[in-house]
Amino acid sequence: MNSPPPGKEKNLPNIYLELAHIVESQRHKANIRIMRNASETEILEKIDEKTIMFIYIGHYRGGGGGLEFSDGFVKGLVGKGKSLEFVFINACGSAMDNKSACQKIVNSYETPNKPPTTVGWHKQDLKDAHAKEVSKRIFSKIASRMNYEEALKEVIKEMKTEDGQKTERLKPVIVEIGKPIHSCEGVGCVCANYDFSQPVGGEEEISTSACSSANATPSVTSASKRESLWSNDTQMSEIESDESSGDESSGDSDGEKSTNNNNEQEILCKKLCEHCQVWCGTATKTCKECKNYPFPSLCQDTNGWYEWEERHQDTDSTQEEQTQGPATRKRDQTDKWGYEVLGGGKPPKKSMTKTTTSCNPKSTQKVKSKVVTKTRKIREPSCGQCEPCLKEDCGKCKCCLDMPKFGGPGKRKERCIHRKCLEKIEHKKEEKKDKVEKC
DNA sequence: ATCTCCGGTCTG
DNA sequence: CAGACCGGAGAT
Ligand SMILES: [Zn+2]
Ligand SMILES: [Zn+2]
Repeated sequence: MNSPPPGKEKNLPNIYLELAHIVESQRHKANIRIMRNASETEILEKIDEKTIMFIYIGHYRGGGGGLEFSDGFVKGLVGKGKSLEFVFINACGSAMDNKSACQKIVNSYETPNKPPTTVGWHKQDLKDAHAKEVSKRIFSKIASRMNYEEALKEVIKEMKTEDGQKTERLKPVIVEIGKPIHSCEGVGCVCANYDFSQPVGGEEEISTSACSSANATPSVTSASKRESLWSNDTQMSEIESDESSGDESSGDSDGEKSTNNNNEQEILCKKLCEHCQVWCGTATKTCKECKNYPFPSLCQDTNGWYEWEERHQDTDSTQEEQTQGPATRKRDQTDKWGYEVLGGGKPPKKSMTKTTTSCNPKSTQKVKSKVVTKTRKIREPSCGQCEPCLKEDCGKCKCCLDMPKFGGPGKRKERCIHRKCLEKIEHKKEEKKDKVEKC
């Protein structure tokens, strides 16, 4: 409750940085609404057919005002958010299994409707700093005009792979790949459920190297675990003023952007919350005049809602912009990437279809008729660290003997029974217990 | 492309 | 339910 008054903070808390990236990513596309510590009901009130993106940042279930992602909420989100293209539930365990938020959302789409690109986390004890880093990378790629899928895959690719299993668990989980589009109109809804009352610069803070340290604050930053996880150089936590790829042909005239391409694109937007009026500067840089970051620290009056709208001026004004419309602005009205209900089209990866009529998978004839789509459980890789995981194939057990490398027919396709991961077994047990408990 | 092996489904 | 089977995800 004792947050510094708006206008006082020099240090941008991480959560704001993350939000800043989100906003930046949509500069030419959606308008952004940011909600803070909202309940499911409050969020639903803000979701409508113009909502193309839903981002949740914070806890998932339990503690600290985390969202529950109750069935009702999910149903509402899917029902009201008819135009959703991208959903990112940036919360621990949000994409762990079929009961997790992401899967629930994806599974709530009935067949003719295609779920949005949906991403979350398998890992349950995710470090905030890591989640933010990933988020920032994703959105900065989106800002550089990648579509959602590309951005996600690109970020995942950037994570080192050498460390095998370990890194695997730190990757965001793409639960669904939706349409490869990026509308230029719509509203992105962002809900951050966080303890915003922490001192600025607090949180566990990613160690943002040099920057920001201006007026310090304790900000102890757990610098210890520096070992970067990212294959390409440093963490990017602080915002690069523009994208590495840089493209952004100079011709891209923006409203009133200053010509100096260096450091000078501040003041793109002045309007924000009409009550607190603190928004100024770009989303990622302090305002030249007041030295604030664009996100005000609090707004009691609007229940935490900030809106940034009317940014693209397609509606009127002399149109010059469609000359070389950016690649992202196509919306394919033929809608032809969608998958058929079992006809020619290929169903999207990650989802399997299941006939409701007699199940006879062996039979060649495809059963026409209604199908239910359902996401497959996310593959949980073995931990690679427990004792069995570290063993070699014994060469004697049923599974080993089945393996081609031991001269077997390869029918079982299973791991050596002496190498079954203990951690996974544990998880499985828990899952089972859960299920029993549930009913 | 090939290889490993997860996790869903079927069978007994 | 356990075990066999196997599509196919994910790593390489
Ligand atoms: Zn074995
Ligand atoms: Zn293991």
